[in-house]
Amino acid sequence: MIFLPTAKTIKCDIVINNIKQTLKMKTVLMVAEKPSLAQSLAKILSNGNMTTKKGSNGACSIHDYVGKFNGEQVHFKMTSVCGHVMGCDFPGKYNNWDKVDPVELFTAPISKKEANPNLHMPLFLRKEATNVDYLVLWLDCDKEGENICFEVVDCVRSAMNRVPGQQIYRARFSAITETDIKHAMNNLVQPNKNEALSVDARQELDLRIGCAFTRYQTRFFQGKYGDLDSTLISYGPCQTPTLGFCVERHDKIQSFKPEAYWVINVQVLLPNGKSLYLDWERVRLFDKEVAQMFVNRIKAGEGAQVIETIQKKGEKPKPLALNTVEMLRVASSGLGMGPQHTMQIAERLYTQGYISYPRTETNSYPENFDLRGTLKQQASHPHWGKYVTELLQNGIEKPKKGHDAGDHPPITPMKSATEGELEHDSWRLYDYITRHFIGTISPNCTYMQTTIYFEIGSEKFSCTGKVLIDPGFTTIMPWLQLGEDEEVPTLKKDEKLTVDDVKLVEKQTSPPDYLTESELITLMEKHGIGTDASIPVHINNICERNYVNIIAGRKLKPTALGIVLVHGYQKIDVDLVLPTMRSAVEQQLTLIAQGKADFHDVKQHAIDIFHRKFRYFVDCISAMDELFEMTFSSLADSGRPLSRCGKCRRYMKFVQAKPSRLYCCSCDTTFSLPQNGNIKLYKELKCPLDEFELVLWTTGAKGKTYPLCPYCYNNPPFNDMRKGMGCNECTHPTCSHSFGQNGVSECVECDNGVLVLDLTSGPKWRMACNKCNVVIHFFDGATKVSVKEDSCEDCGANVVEVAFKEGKSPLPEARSEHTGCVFCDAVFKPLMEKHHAVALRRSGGARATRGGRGRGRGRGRGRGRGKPKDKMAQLAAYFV
DNA sequence: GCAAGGTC
Repeated sequence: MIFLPTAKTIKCDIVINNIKQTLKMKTVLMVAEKPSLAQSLAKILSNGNMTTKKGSNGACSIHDYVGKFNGEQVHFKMTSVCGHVMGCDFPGKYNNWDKVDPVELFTAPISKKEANPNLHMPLFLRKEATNVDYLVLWLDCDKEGENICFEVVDCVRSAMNRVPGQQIYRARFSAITETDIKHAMNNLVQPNKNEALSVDARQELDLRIGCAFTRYQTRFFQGKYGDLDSTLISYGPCQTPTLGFCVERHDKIQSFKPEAYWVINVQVLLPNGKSLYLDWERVRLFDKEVAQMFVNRIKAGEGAQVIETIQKKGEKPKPLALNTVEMLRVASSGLGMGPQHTMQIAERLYTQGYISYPRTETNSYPENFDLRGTLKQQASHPHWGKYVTELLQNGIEKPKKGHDAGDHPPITPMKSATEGELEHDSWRLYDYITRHFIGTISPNCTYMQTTIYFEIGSEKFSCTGKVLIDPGFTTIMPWLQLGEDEEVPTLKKDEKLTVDDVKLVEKQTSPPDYLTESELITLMEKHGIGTDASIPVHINNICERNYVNIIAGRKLKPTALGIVLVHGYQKIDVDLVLPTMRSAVEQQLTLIAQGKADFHDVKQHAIDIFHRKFRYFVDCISAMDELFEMTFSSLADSGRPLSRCGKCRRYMKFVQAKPSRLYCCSCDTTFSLPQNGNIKLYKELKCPLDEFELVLWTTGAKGKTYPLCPYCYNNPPFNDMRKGMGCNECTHPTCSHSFGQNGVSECVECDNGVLVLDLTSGPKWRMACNKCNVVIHFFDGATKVSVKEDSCEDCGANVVEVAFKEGKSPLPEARSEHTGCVFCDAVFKPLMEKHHAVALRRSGGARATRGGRGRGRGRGRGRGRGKPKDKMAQLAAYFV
């Protein structure tokens, strides 16, 4: 999207440029980590006197104002990035799973690429940095932010003006408050290269380790089993320990052996004739004989004697201010909403201005936070307005002091909203966030707790009751209310009561339940697995990969696949699944950040360790495979016969479980298929190239359907054709579709061949011969190329139509469309380029290939020739 | 087609 300057922004630009010209003002570019922060910072630093315009990339804004910098009047431009500008990946050739051994990924080069190509962030930054004299980096003050600082510097440095002295500065702030931000502006420092490097190291490690293990185990297990039900058997330093937690609980449940224990139920008779149940001080015993002995003692005793009554005031404390992780926990356990879903909703509420920034670790309000103002906005709310008004009248309570991570203030409502104006789940989350906020500045809940202690035959018993004094915050957070008042009788010290009933009751210990999502979040946070922003992603990953299922009550139950994976790691190398592994690596990285260790040394050391671990894992994979064998069916035992193999002519099996594929048992070969659709046999037709029976792929929603050859789909017959490419109907480059619709002419290179337009080859359009492998490239960059029914009067070839975007056309006079013959047309000819052959056009002219093109042509001529040189040459034999 | 980390 391109944002055109409005009258206001143009006016503002003119004004600023005029001022700058008159005063020869210098310009300071300032960059924050996200657009929302750029706005907050600019508002504070300009004291509200700024003008705002949209950036050229459509995502970021630029806030302009005039102020003092290093004692001189300057023009400030505050803008932002959107998180990381760059990401890292392997160069293209390493991304071919067929050609690269995963172990190479530990030594393969790594290159930087744009994190989000749609945002054109480097271009945007360079543009904004042009003619700028100084740069001030306002990235978040953590290691990632420090890393982004250098990404920004790399983009802008060459575009900036050259002025003497220091040009690049870093602002260090710990809260988004006026005091802190202005202090940071007046005390600029330098970006910390070591912290940035520690992130570079982490990125590289995660990439190498994650990709190597994921590719290896995906290939290994998918090549053997037909019912894994997951397209990807991924491994990751965060997702795998996350799965580990879920399987650990599963193992506890499985290995749990119920144990019998005994409790003594005692009932005494009160003076008013009612009965009172007492709790035994020993709670329970695992030895029946000993428990029976106590029962006998109690029975032999002379009734129950009151030892003492203790009354004390109890408090249930109000909650801490809300941060992301706590919000995710409560949303999961209280609202039944998954973390990913919750974050999506929270982000929408934030962009609509209903709540503050939802990604924060901080659960303590900054000193100057306007608690009353925020509360006042809720004073006339239909659900809690009355409570809020009373709270404002009685005076708000001081909130509890939590942890200030220096990122963003806690999550609070920003304006009042009613149930009607929000969607169902948005309302439920807003309702919770607002009630939580009100709760944090409400009084604690107080109650009176009375405990009466008894002695019966030397055994001690008690009875406890709670009576509410002030519900405090639980009025607004009713799900945290105390239970019903439990009155206890008034009894005097030494008073004696008759023992009404003594029973020995046998019970059994019960197993723990599956981990709740909320408990998992707590465990991840405790072990430093992921961050507030990435925890939902990791949980989502292990669900999507079919390692765990979410069951009732948002509990995580591992699947057979999840269980064998974790047990397999435990057998081969337990480090691979231990949560401590991540923190151990983080510790090493911290040494880089602190400047105590060399970046290359630490990084290489960690890579070497995981390189060795990887090789050991590969050597020992049979140990994990033993578990897979016990749990899953081999490919040979999976699926149902569907279509015939072109090599052995036997039926191949269609394996439906993800990823669906065809498997030939006798050739022991797997053929992948397009996913997310239905596959059935296609009219028992055979591929002309390889005799494999064609299958028909149909997708549900739009009802798209096309036939394909299982062999050609996996082994593209053209040298430079990508896997899965071909005719847009059936992915087969020389199928009957192509002949019917896209045959252009007889081949210019060989006898009997037909040049076929490859409809998927745009924007580098090409034709290819279905026989001799000649490939003709033409019209680089055309938006559309199609074959018409008309034929050229000179040579008989079909007429081709081509279209270019306006301004991108290489056609004469920059026409955007042209129709003509690719062989005879003076316009087309210069735009063609041929591979694998010398002559552009066969002498004697080519004939048009009309109706039933190719099908009957060459019948008999191809037969009896010598052994075909390559696959393409086999066409003559099959086109009969 | 792969990781984890930012963010939209």
